[in-house]
Amino acid sequence: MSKEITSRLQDYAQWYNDLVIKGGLADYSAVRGCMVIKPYGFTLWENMRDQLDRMFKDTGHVNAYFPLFVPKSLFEAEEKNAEGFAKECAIVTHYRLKSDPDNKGKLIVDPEAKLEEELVVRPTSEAIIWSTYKTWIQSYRDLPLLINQWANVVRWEMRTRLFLRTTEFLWQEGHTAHATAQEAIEETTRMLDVYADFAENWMALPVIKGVKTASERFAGAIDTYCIEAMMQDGKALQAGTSHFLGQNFAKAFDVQFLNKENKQEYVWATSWGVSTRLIGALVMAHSDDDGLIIPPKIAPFQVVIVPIHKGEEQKAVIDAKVKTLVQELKLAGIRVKYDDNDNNRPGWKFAEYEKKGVPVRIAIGARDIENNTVEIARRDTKEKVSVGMDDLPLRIINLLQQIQQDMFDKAKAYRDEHITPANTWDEFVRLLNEKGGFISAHWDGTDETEEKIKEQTKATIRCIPLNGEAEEGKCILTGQPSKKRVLFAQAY
RNA sequence: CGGGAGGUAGUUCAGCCCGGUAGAAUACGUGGUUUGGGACCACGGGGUCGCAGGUUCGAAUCCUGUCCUCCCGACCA
Repeated sequence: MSKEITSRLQDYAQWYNDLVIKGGLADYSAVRGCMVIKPYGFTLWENMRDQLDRMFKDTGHVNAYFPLFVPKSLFEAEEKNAEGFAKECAIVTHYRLKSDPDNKGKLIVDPEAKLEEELVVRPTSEAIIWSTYKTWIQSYRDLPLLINQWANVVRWEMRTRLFLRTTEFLWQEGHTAHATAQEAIEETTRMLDVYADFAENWMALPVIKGVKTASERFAGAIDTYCIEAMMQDGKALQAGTSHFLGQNFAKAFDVQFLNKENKQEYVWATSWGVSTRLIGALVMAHSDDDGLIIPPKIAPFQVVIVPIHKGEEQKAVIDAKVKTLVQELKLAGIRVKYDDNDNNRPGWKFAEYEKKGVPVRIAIGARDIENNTVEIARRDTKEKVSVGMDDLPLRIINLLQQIQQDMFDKAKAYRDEHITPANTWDEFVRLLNEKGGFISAHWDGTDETEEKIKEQTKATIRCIPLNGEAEEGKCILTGQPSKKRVLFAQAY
């Protein structure tokens, strides 16, 4: 048991905070609701970002960058979108400070420097991007337009949590324009598939693909598709969204193209995004009371090597051996760190790297040199084995793959155990209180019922699963007929 | 915005009630002994006690004001 980390059982929220802070991912900052992403956390993000970026490019997208600021008049053009985000916008009203005449050394906002038109700090970029697309799109030959941007956005949330909900966060947002609704819908689901692929195969995070109900839909979208993940406390977390925007933004920004028949048509749009929130999902899905557990494919370090030696002579022998090993491992494409820092003893390092979630630890001491072995320890299972040094890279590659797979299987088993059908209201309430997780239940399809259920249980409809089968049933609350089960859960 | 906790060394905190030379642990630096699960000894550097007023011979401590952060809830990715 770690000396520093609160156990999940004792205080789940504190456990999460401890992991983020003490695992070295991020720090609180001087700015309310904003965090500093530390190098270890940022390397993790870079690894995730780089892989997602490859996947976007493999599906035909290119990157661009649009401004941080959105003139208010553009922001309000798409009414629903503007309304949805209005109450969480930061707004720039002035462009200059000046010395405070009454308070030496202090600055005040210069009232002379008020902007003619306020600038909204983007909470999302549809407005600025679609105002630009208007000038880029004339003909069906300009379509599809498949653009992604990596950016920061600001949403002035009332309550923030490290990674899960910060005032400023990093994300990517894809914004595409298409000639037909069909194409746009295909794009929407294609990107949902990319997200699910990434979550499952890179983050070892099993997700459920689904579509949001009207009340949970992105402001300005026709349909919002999502991937939903399950955390260890039985609460759901939305890990990514892909929106079919119809012609809403094209109409708001008057983006038309000439089709093959020489007729003007509004273009069809999608947008899709994932954010640094994924890191929160990763932390909460996999880690334990000793610290983070990071899946090998995206771990900043996949392997850490710790030397154990008595005296400088032994150290020199170990150093020489490790130097070769590191070279071999790097050549095999493994991200490896050799920690020969003399300040800390091996035991301290073991605990430290467990806290940081490094998937594999290799310990090498005099005993190993003598026997031509190393000790390999897995972070996820804590298993330790002593193995021969020969073929180490291959062995490590296989082990990393195994860990990646085992982490996914474990998370999936947990997730699957926490999808429970409920057929009566009593059962529904009892499951939510006693077990948590996703509750699969019938719903009559109305906003009112959804809202009532939320008021009474705090559970919301996370999604209507895409793979759900048609089934006649009765709404859990109203008894009205329903044709398909939906997934309820309390969510982050 | 409501409720709670808090701001003193890099970090975690004690000291405040009852005013009188700013402390501990840990981290850091140097030297030495160590190293198979969070080592130890010696010496050393480091703090305008969140900020601004006030009371007082004297304020980290008492009073007033103010700023900020974290946690819980309502809002949300």
